[in-house]
Amino acid sequence: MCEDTNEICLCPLEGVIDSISKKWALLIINIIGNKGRIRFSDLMKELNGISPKTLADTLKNLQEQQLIGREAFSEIPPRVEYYLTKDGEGLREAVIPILKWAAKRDNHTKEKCVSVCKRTTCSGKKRSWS
Amino acid sequence: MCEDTNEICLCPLEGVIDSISKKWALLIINIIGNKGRIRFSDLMKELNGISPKTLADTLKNLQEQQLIGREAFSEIPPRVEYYLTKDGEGLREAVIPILKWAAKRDNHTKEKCVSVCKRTTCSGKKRSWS
DNA sequence: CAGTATCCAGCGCGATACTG
DNA sequence: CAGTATCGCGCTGGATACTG
Repeated sequence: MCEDTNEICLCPLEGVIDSISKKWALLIINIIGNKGRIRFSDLMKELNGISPKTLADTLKNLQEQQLIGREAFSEIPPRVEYYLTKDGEGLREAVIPILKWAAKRDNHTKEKCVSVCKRTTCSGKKRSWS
Repeated sequence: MCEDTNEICLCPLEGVIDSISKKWALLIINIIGNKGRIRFSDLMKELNGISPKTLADTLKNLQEQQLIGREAFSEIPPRVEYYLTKDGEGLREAVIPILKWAAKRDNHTKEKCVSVCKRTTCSGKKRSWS
């Protein structure tokens, strides 16, 4: 980290903030990370309440930043799959400490998390951070 | 983390995003952390380009979230000092991995960081993340 | 010095309808 | 299915001037 000081420079962050500050970006990164590969419509379902425009915009953004990849299959009906790039995986991991911090701070109880998760990311049999 | 799954739930993040997504919030957290205690006008100088309104708004926000504290001295001219709370310190630490990730990703060279930092956070003798 | 008061521009984001 | 096209609102944050 720092050699002769305990100061931390946040200048790298100036660039990243734009990525992580978007309302859905981190959620999307994480969902894709959880699923490995996922289609547009499935993302829509997981992200309760997102509009197609917003999702499309965000995905495009994340692609430009090389955080996710896109593979389209020439079928009818069309199929497209999204996945994390190496960088995307890295981001996902780097976010975990903030998650832990936030969870701890909220006194995030199992109940709370479950109820929240039910309507968003973690519905179904598999849950985490409970 | 997760017990029987490698999935990561981001639901705690839904609440935190509001904090970390503000353009200046993280920078402010970090500067205060670096300095220990700092005054309004000095923050203005460190945060190159921020307007007094924006700074005041952000500080108020961070106080409400208990991330920073404020101490006012009844002097003339008035003096006010800001400092990190325990929670603020925690956030600062939790952000470091993202920093590392971002720095690495940018191929953040010593030169780059120095030049960027000169006009913002890390001016002067002490630098970090170079 | 440490803010407040105004005013205003830009963009993120949602809702809805439509298309290859 | 996987988006695009439109429209519009609210909030963030910048510029500037003023105050206890």
